[in-house]
Amino acid sequence: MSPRRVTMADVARRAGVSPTTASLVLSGRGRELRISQAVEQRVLAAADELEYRRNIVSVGLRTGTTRTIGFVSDTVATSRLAGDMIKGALEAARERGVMLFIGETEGEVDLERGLLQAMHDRQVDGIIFASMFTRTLKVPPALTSGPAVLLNAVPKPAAELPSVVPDETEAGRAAARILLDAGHRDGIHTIGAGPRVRDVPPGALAGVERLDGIREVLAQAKVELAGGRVCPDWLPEYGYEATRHLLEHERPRALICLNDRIALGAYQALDDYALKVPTDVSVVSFDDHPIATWIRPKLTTVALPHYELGRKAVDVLFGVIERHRDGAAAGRESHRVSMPVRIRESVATPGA
Amino acid sequence: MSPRRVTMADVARRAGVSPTTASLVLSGRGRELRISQAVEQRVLAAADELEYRRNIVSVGLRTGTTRTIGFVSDTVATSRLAGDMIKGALEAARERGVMLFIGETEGEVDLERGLLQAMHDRQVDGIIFASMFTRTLKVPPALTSGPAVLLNAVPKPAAELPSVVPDETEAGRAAARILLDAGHRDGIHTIGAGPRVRDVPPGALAGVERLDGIREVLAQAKVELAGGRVCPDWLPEYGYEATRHLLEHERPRALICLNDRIALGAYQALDDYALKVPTDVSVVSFDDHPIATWIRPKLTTVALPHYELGRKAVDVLFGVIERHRDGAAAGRESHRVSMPVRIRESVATPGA
DNA sequence: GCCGGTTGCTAAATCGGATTAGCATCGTTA
DNA sequence: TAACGATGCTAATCCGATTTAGCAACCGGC
Repeated sequence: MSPRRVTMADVARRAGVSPTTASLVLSGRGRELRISQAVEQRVLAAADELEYRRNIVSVGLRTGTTRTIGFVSDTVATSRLAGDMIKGALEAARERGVMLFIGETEGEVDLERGLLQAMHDRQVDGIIFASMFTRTLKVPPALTSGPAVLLNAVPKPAAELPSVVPDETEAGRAAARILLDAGHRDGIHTIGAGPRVRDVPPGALAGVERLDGIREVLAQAKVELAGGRVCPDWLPEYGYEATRHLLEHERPRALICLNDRIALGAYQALDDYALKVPTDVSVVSFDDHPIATWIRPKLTTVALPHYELGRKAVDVLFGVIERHRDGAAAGRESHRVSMPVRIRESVATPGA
Repeated sequence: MSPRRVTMADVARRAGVSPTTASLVLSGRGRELRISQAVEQRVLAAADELEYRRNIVSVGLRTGTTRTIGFVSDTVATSRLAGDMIKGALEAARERGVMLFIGETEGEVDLERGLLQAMHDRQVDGIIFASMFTRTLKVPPALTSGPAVLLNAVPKPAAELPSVVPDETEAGRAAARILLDAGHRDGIHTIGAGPRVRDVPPGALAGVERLDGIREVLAQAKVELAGGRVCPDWLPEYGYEATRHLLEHERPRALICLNDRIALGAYQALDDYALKVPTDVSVVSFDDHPIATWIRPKLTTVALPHYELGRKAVDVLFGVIERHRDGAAAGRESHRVSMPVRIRESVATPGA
């Protein structure tokens, strides 16, 4: 069957030294502990010839560090968007020689606790606790027993945990500026939330902050939102209905859709009324979902930087891990990742 | 800081027994090794009070099994489709009390080798090696040193490895039957591949098999494909172009798009020619990408069972692991997972 | 020639469990 | 009553590394 793995003892034997010496050399502490060049070379050569690889399980037992982190989310794996979040985390982890456990809680407390325990049972060095959409969440107790970071979520007041979140407010500002820069002043409607700050689907922190940013920039330019429609969920069908309702009453000049799937619905409704994007109506949106480039005309949108969020979470987590090693506690800093604008074809200067 | 974890020694001390006894009881072998009821209860109670949890790293070192499996793919996280594959694997793993490592190779051999090594260094019990789209692949040597399963891919002849793949041929048959059942006989075109079996984008096993199934069923009904167009890649823009080219020359009655993104492009092209789906042209497709329910009319498609594929891969892997424990080698059986039909609104009986 | 300080390496303990071999104690049986 | 098997538990070893303490050998100085 599969031949036994090469152990450090094998390497030591081959190099004619003690396991201690082999360990010293292979862990790079040979210099420091006065192992001669000659012996060091012999050990290295032996390790090389035998294709020795450290057994991380063993190291984990002895030192307590497994070069492994956990990535727990409510349902990240499912959503294409969040896939990039994992991808970013994965690459940042790889660069540090760390492996990633993943798990989904489906929002169930029992699963959540079980997962966190299972990860701690495997001595993970830290945990990234991610949410699929930006929101405020209650930090599970099992998360506080080791280094951890919140991703795409901020902790309820009680908890002391760093977090990494997209800069949604700035994204809102950017979306509004796109329309202002194109010359829009009137007939600007929001679809998905608004027009008032409290008109958002429940739990959607992103909605609140995007709207905040939008209103801030418009206010500065002395422009007022012509209206807005809340959607119970940010899906194409609701975007479609909201936009149809709007079109029954007025003729907007620009739509700020709260995400791309809503924008898809809006496109369909505009098409029903034979209104052309962007000549008749400009559309800006958020997320940069893949469909943004598939629909025609291609959608101008402010991208959720999922990949960057994932990377950043790993970076921040390693900061926490280091401080933890030194006996320091983690703060509750919130790291904001900026959301890049993707200018495409759905915005134009309003006609006369 | 974080209080030291409770160890078995703590439990033993509290119960007033030796660590050996505690281990016996806690690993469920107390009965078998004649530990009295009374002592068993004491140990169990002590473990309960102290909230003892086994340190899996330690168990892993001693027994060589870590209750952990690896999920390696070329680029799963990126594709929304594959997210469900991970989700299925994740749930099946959870049901068995096993954790999942994930990693992406980006198709690079170096990364791939590094990842597989990193997983073996952590003593994974087995590895699922997944591909984003169904294809034939060369099995990396590092994969053969322990239990492994190919997911959404079949091994090149040389390798002995079980695989789990969607039943693409049957899916092709199903797609053809949908059209036949609706009464279509003439003007059936394929978009993305075909009309001949060898007309497929390179490496796309799915294309070959889908086409195979389509042609088989049509042939049985004595119906011939009116034509087909290959697309260099299965993306909306190519589907759009291929369909436009087709429409320049003929007026098809039904389109079999080789996947949903191509179908999206086809919808757009049909729209350009003011052809209505399904009254003028019926459309069937493959994959059941989320967009299939977003476009209007909703797309009838044969779904890639990603979730089931993920689950199945874990099941098969555990079979291999068990056989491996018993000293048996794994075969190269190919497990086919059936692709369910999603009847929606894009197929109708052809008008006169 | 003895002492103190380097230099270069190794023995042994440790991490947290699993496992094997074995040691008392008790009840039977011849 | 001595031998024997069953019963109930524990000592000791092992998994594969890291780490602490310590041991020889050699060097120079007085």
